Amino acid sequence: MRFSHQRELIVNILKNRKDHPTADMVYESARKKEKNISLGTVYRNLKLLAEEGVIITLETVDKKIHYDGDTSNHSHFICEKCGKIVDLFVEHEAPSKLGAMGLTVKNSKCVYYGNCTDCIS
Amino acid sequence: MRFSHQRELIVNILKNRKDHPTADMVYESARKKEKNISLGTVYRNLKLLAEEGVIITLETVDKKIHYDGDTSNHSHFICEKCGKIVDLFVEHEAPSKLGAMGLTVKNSKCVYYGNCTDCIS
DNA sequence: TATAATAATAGTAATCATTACTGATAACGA
DNA sequence: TCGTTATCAGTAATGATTACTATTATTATA
Repeated sequence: MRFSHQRELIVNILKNRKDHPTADMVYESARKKEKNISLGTVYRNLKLLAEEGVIITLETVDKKIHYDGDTSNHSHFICEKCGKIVDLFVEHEAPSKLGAMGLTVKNSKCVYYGNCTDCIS
Repeated sequence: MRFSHQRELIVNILKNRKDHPTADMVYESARKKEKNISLGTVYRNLKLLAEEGVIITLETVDKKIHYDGDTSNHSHFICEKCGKIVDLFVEHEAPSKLGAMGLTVKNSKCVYYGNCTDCIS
C-alpha cells in the first residue's frame, strides 16, 4: 500500500472527526483541501482502509455506509428519529459461549436503537 | 394493514425459515407458491413488516438486507470467509449506562464477525 | 539522481439493490 | 352487494457503490 496524498488526507479527515461520516461527506470534506480529488478515490480508499482495519464501517438503516476513524472497542447508539449516532465507550466482549461453539470472533459491532435526549417520544 | 395472500405468504416464509434470506431469496421462495408474485411486492412487504416489527432486518457487509422472522432478543455471528450467519441465543441487554445518558433504547443489534467451524484460518 | 515498474488517481460509465410509479385488482367495512 | 382504497403486478427510476481506462505519482533500485 503506497503513500498518496489523497489517501493520507482521507485518513486524517476520519481520525480528526468525531462524527460518523458517509463517503460523500468525506468527499465534501476532502475537496476543501484537495479540490480535484475524485469521488471514486474516496470510495476506493474508504473501502481499502476499512479492509485493512485502519477505520471502521457502520451499516445503519439509511443504506449508506458510515465510517469511523476510531477503531477502539466501542458501540453505537442510533436515534431512530433524528438519525444521530452516539459513541458508546462501553467495554464490549463476545459471549464466552461462542468459543464453545467453535466460532472464532475477531471483532463485533453492537448498535442500540431508540431515541436520544432531544427526541424523547 | 390489510390481509393479503401475498403478505401472509411472505410472513410465513420468514417464520418458517431458520436462515436469514435476502429479498430476492424470499422472492424466489414465494414464487414457488404464488408464481405471479411481484418482486416489488416482496420488497414493499419486507420493508413494511420490518417497520411494524413483525420481522427483523440484518445489515451485513454484502450490501443486501437480510431478514429474520425470529424477533426474539438474539444476536448474530457472521463468518467473514463463507458469509454464513449463525443465530446466537444469548441474552443481550443494553448497558445501564445508556439510561444515565438520557438515551432510551428500544432494541439492539449485535453482530460478531470471525470464522466459523468450517472456515478456521 | 535517473529510471523502470506499477500502484494510485481523475473522470466517467456501469452495476445492482431498492424504491417509485401506474393502471388494475382485491380486501373489507357499511 | 357496493364503494373505498390498500395492495398488487409489472416496469421504470433512483442512487450508493464499483468498475474501467488513460494518465500520474510513488517508490525501489541501478
